[in-house]
Amino acid sequence: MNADKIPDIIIGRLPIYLRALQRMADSGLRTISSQELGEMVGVSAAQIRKDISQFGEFGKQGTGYSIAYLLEKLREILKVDRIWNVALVGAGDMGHALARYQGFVNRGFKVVMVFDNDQNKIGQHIGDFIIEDTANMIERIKSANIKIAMLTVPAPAAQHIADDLVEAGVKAILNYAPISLNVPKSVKVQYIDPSIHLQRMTFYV
Amino acid sequence: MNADKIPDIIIGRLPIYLRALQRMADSGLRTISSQELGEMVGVSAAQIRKDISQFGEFGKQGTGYSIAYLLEKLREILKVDRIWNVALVGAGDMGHALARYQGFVNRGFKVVMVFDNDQNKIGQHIGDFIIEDTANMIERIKSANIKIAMLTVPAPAAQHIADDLVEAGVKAILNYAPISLNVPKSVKVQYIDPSIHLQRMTFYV
DNA sequence: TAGATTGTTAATCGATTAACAATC
DNA sequence: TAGATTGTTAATCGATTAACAATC
Repeated sequence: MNADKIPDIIIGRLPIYLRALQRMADSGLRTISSQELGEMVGVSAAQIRKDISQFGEFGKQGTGYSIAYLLEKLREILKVDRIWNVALVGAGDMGHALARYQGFVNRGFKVVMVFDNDQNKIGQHIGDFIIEDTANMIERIKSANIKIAMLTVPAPAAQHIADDLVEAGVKAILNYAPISLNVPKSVKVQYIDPSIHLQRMTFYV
Repeated sequence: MNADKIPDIIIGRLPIYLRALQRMADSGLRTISSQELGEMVGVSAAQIRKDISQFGEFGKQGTGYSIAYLLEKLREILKVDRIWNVALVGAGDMGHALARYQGFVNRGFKVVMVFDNDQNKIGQHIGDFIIEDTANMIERIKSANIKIAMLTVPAPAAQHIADDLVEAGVKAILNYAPISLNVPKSVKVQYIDPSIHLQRMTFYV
């Protein structure tokens, strides 16, 4: 498998498959066919098979896929067969929710530091952390060798913080600020903006 | 323009354009070319023009697009030239953050009711609201004629609540629960799951 | 063995890009 | 008028689907 050749749109579906398989494993199931998995996540069986076959032959004719084995392989492919330390920037309501979110650790992530530039917040507790000063952010992220950050600052501050994150060596940013970020091609950004998601649906309502 | 003929992928980009234009209008700009808008949001100029031209001729050769006019048209197309009332189900950390979020109202949305099934939470305040019992949810949503809901309940409860929302007449669900929902084709779902978004990036890190 | 389901190929379908006449 | 930029066409590129031999 060559990372450069795998279409981004396929990589985007793998976490969905992974999540569904994780739930099935939890409920005690052992094997699943492309047909069944497809129905569960709303994708055609042919596409499931094509996507998975990019990375190897993980299924068995007549039987389908071993859930445990496919889980293991997908975790390897997506590199979530480990725990990634994550820095959180912005200790507002959304930052608080993410700092306390229980859904990261069994999916491969762990928030390990939280930053804000508000002097009233710095030093306060948030989840298990103490809010740190963004003034020290670059240094702290560099020395902890953190590659992933979540951004929950107001829009006007987001680009500047993103620049700092890039300088600190961060390679993946989950951006909650309602603005498109400008980063080098080597840095990935994913966007979460509830208004954007809602506006994608009102057209059809 | 015929809604049935517009590809979903184009509709998905319009809110991004809208958000960028809104920022530009706020900063006092008057006109913009497809080239400039494209650079801002990371899309080719040809695609910007093609996307917009699905809905009419809104630009001027030699000049580009009037920002105010394009804003107006995009809001019309996406039906966010009004305020949509939104129901929020699940008063956990994420529900609190969304109930207090300031970024909805100038984007076309307003949270107007919040539900939870926890007897300790029901009756308590959250933002400007009092948390209501999910037992009354279907009736309340129906009589308020609400078409949009946000779901921030734990995964095991999500499908059941989604069924209730559909029964109440909701046509668009923004789902924060980490699970794929099964709903009729006439109902739209958008998914926000931070772990999924992070897992789309680790492959490349 | 018979039935089921994969992995893969070829065909179809859809989206993006390049290019340019029209025109502001 | 000269320069700039749209809207649109045709060409290219990429993704999805259908179908089936291979095989568990």
